[in-house]
Amino acid sequence: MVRQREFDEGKALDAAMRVFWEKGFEASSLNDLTFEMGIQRPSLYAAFGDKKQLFETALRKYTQLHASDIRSKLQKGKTVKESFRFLLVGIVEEEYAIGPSKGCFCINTMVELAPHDEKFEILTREHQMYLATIFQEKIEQGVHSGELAGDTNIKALAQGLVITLIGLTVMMKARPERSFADNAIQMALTMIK
Amino acid sequence: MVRQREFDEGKALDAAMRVFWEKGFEASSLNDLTFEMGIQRPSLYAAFGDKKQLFETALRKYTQLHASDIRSKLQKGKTVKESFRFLLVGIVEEEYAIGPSKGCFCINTMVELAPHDEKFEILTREHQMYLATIFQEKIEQGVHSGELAGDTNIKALAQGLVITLIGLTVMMKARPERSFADNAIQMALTMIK
DNA sequence: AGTATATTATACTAATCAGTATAAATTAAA
DNA sequence: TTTAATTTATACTGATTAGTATAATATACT
Repeated sequence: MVRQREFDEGKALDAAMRVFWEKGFEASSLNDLTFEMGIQRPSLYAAFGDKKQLFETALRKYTQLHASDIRSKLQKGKTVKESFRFLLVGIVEEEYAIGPSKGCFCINTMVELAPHDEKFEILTREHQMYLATIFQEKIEQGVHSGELAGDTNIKALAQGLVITLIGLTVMMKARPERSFADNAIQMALTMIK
Repeated sequence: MVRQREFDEGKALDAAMRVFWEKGFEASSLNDLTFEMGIQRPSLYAAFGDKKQLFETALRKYTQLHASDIRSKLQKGKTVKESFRFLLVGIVEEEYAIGPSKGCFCINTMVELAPHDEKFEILTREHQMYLATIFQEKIEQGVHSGELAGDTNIKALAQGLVITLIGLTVMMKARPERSFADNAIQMALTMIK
């Protein structure tokens, strides 16, 4: 055995993730990918398979990072309600920050590929359901601590908040006035009581 | 002057709208378009300009149809709350009906093009804002009739419901269990009181 | 009927696409 | 140092892309 791989597979995958995240599957060319990944075409195929396999690998990495990101962001509030407020406001502020927003790679994929490719329908659905369970755990904390009403429909509330998160993320791509996002968040938080 | 156009421009545009709606901008080829529109390539360019201009024309037509569709669907309930329930449940049921769902052409465009093309950022934002004003009018009816609380933040509620509509529409592309959608709708409707 | 004009259909362009064959370069083991 | 194995880089493939030039066709007006 000889000649170790010259490039860092993890970093190359991160670069591919960013390209697909920003441009989507169709609009990302192999030239875009190899350029950003800093590797040649045959190296890409040897390490990651074809374009769609690379996309899937990149998306799977994204969903893992995204889930843990959501998890940690939900720890930032003193109360459950405040935690969700921080999470949603954070989405909005990221989008108004410098540069064009990429939104959420998983949501982008739900729109572009899920309707035409069952594999991505399943992968994206399962990620959203996983986010719902993360939300659910947080809400349970609030119910047990007495912050939230004992008759709270925990699962329904979690799923409702996932829909809010998706809707807000997509709406931000059209860069609405700040008040639009703030109002929507304010109303969504009234679901928590 | 001579030789009238052989094809119906309106029907050709409808066909183009369906293609772009289903596949998005990048994944729709001129062969797809001319085939579905039933016209030849030069006829398309003569009548609608290039691919992007055709896309924009198709999207503008869609937003008009969509707005009036939403308007009429909001008339179906006895109360304001019931009207919004019907609207949201209708979205869900359309997606579970036969065939793969296309979702909303405008939302698809928000995800695919708005972040990279200011024209579509504006066009899609304005459509969502227009939907919010339609919602607002409906909510005002409820406040005036006494169905809804007098201190209802009408604009915020309307914008919150737009976010719910977007989130639900996108989530349906991943075909979640029916209960997911139903729960989310149930929670969203608690914003109306 | 003849002519001018607009719309068709065919066929082409140059560029780009995803994917691969080939060969040079590199390195660990013998 | 030689050999074998693996990854590089270059260059190519055939297909497809958006867009257009050309020529045939059809029609309203003179």
